Amino acid sequence: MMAQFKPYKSKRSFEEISNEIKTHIFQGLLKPGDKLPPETEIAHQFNVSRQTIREAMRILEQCGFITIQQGVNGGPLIVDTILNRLGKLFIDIFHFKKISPNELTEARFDIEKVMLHHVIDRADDSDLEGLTKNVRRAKEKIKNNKSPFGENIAFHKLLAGASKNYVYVIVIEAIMAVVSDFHSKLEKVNFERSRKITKYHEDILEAIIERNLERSVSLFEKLLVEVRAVMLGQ
Amino acid sequence: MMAQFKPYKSKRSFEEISNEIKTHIFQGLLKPGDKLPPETEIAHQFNVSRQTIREAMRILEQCGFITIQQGVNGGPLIVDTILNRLGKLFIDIFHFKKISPNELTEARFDIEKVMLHHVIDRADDSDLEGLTKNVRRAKEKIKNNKSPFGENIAFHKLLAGASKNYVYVIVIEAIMAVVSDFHSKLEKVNFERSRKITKYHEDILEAIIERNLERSVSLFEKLLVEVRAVMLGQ
DNA sequence: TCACATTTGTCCGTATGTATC
DNA sequence: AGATACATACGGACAAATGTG
Repeated sequence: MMAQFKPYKSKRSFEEISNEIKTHIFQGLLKPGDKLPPETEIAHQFNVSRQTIREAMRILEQCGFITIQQGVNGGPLIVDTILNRLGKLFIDIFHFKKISPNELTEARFDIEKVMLHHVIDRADDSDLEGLTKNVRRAKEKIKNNKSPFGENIAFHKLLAGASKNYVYVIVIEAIMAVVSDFHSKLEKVNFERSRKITKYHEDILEAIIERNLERSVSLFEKLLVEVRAVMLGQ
Repeated sequence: MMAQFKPYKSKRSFEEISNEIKTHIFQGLLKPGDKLPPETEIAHQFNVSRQTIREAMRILEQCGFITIQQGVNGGPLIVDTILNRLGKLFIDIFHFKKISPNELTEARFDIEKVMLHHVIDRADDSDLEGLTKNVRRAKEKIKNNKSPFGENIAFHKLLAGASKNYVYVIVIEAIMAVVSDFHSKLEKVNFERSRKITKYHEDILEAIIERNLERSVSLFEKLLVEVRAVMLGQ
């Protein structure tokens, strides 16, 4: 049987238009910070109706390439919130597929532990400084009896950056979005556990500064125990 | 300074409507295979205009929750193409962030190697059967002088399934989408390398059946060399 | 503070294309 | 082949938001 050539699906103008604009972004002709003309103007340029443009905007918005503001000087603005969108999609997937906290935690730490190899090899002074500041801020929050949750999440994103492999940045960003979403639905957050987690972060950072892979991985194992408990609401 | 409370952004009806429908899907009130009423009917039910519904549909489409068909008995259909959408978004990210094939390959094999631990532990007969069939199909294609590329990609997705951790399924699905996209833009595919890759897959499968972690990981290292070469267009 | 201009958000009516029966 | 049902697309209108003078 011959290959079936599908009609490339897109007979839909709004799809072609959103793809066109995407291409412009990929080629750097449109950069974050640039403004698109108002809907009516875009519609005029593409010679389509405003409705068609609006549907194209919905797609670009959903991809994280534009935000839209009303009013004078408003209109579509090119932005880079694509990792944000990825996080949202991950959250959707986890809801839809009903993935357990245990699965998430297992895979997360698996991945972070192999990532740690690269961090130990490649973290530079700027990375270490960022991590140090992160831990300091977390400890201050604890002193003030506030939850260091935001900082604890950020710690792992900073680690991903220090791996110098952007794929890890993407994957960890997505996973951490799910972790955050999960936590936001927990009734109580055990403060003592949060304190312990920050303490482990401090120790892990120390091990990284010493370029001590073995110790950092072993500390990660201990961290895993705490995080797993938190994820189970204990 | 007091905390700034943003107006939760969504005063936009199409957003609220798409969220409403999403919630129905998450709660299982709408399942893949179910059909939504036509636009006019949905518009009537929500008491909004058709344009508003159309924009909500664009969002749901982009999330991978619905497809839309024209014609009699057409309309919005609940589907589960969310992993597909994730792959597309990953491809966008890789284009946008201009991530190198080397980064992708490094992280990919890091992750697959730790995943392999779980595969060795947890793969059941059905998994092994699926993998066996996959390798058989790939070898047949090679015999017929066809590229086994599709099967080679599928091999890794099957491995992810055999890890019994759905997080790996998601991550590998996303990564493989990027790999496929990358390959589709390569001019020539070195047939000899494809043959070697399939051969390694066969050996890896054998090692998994023997529950031989060490051997399977070491074979993965060799596979990495071949894949890296392909990714560099060599 | 108060208009005013700009731009998105939303509505209605209508016409056209497309797939199914 | 023709009728039906649905999405796609157009044009015009008004409301709501937002920055400017």
